[in-house]
Amino acid sequence: MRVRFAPSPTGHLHIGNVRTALFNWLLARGHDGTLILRIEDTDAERSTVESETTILEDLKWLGLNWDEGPDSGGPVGPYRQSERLGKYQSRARVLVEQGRAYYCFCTPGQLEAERKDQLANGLPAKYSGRCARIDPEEAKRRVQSGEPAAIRFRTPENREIAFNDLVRGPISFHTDVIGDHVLLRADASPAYNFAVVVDDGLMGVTHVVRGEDHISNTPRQLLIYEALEFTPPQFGHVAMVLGPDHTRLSKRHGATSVDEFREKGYLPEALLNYLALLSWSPGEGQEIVPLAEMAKRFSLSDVGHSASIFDEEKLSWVNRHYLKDAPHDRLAELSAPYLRRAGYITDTLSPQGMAYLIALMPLINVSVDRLDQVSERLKQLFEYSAEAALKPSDIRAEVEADAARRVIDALAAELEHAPRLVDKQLFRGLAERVKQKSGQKGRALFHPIRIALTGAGDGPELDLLVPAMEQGAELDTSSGVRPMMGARERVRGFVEVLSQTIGE
RNA sequence: GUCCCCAUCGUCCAGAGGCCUAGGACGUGGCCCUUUCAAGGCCAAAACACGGGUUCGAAUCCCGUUGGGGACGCCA
Repeated sequence: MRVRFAPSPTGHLHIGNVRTALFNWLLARGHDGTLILRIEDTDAERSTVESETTILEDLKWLGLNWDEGPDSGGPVGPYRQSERLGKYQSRARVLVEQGRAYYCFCTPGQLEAERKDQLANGLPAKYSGRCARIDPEEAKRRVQSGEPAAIRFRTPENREIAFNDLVRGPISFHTDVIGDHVLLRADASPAYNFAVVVDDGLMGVTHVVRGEDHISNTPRQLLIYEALEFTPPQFGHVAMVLGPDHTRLSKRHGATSVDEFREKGYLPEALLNYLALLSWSPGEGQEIVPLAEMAKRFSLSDVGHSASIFDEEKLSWVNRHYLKDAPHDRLAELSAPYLRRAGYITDTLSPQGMAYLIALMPLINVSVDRLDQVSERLKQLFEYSAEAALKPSDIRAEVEADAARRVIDALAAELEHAPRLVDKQLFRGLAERVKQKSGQKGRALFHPIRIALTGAGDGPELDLLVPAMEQGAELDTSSGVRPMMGARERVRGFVEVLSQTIGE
């Protein structure tokens, strides 16, 4: 089995294309097959090398590896269409000589006008076939005299072209609705339908898995396979991925390209797992299934026929699962850029700084959907000011009440001679003593403590947060972690500000 | 306009003639847990587009209607 993924380097890697890349990957990996990566850059206007580079990087980031491609090479290269022009040109010429194709001298303007006319008159929009009737000898003379000409395929009349689609079953078209399409443009570059056939044929591709939008290209391509005397591959067309408004997923729906999802803090395995779930199910009611396992279960005949809508909420849910299971050192590594952006860490972390970061991960990995939320979740650690904490009137009112004051005074007193509360037990022990001293319990006990320590009414569990701030306070500046206040300093300042203003 | 594809909860999937009083997941609502938020646990509301056939029996098969999507380019 030989399959391929063939992006054109005209922009970022779109999420819909990732899904077809994934299906090809699953198919190849599940059948001991070969995955080919081919760059379809025949449109010189829109193709860029940067775009090719980022597409390759995105695929690597996703973990969708290929066996033959423009970077790694292979037996049937080159793997960039722009480097295969001779192959298309020679074959197109043969087709002209055989009478299966002909030169077309029509101008773009002419064609455009005809098309509009046909559409307006309720006719199928297809090429009129004007140049098909030009005498081949005359056409040859005109071409030799330098007149620009494209080469068009002579679509056979009155035939039924049928194929058995691997995902949707039998599909057929009548050739009457297929126009004579361009094989080679006037500038001698190949048009899509021709280049694909020449390449897939020459590269020995056995299974073509692509988007539903190519379904009507299939009969044209089948005709070319026939003319070129190649054995056609099997085709499988997977349905589209749409936005919530049922239109093609595009920028106005939000993120659509791989790099945007990476930037938002989605894990590659989560993205792929979610994408596989669109129009396919691993079975047994399972949804979170690792890629390797999916490859074992994947089958094109199980892929759904109808378009699916991209739902970022469900993606988030999948991502959370993978975040939960990810090793803390990897999570710390991945979180670092976000924390850096927030100014919480510097460019270089010392080993101690890194160890601290890793120790912070239990605070975020079960409660965050995406990595771009970590700095917000950790904000209370790095940002604290007693003045700011006491600013909101509701907080102020709560904390000025007698019961709350008793809690805070007890807390301050205990903290003064307590060791750093570097672990859960130490904090609990201290909370217990504050409880006895103040006579408060439950929320009445913990809420004032939380406010005094973080300045906020909610946030991560104090059990985890307090040890984290205490450990952080002991770090020296060479660690690369922004200096933060420990519990004692926070409460001391808090009490000071509180008593300063209370008598006024 | 012509051709092609598609049609189960708001969304993603399960269902390949009787197992369906249509199952799971996301989301939504409620309850529980709890030192708050989140996470987690439990419960609930929520769908076979419509109309004809075929059959003892249809979400499942056939036809039509409607709706959605795609293609019709010297883009891919």
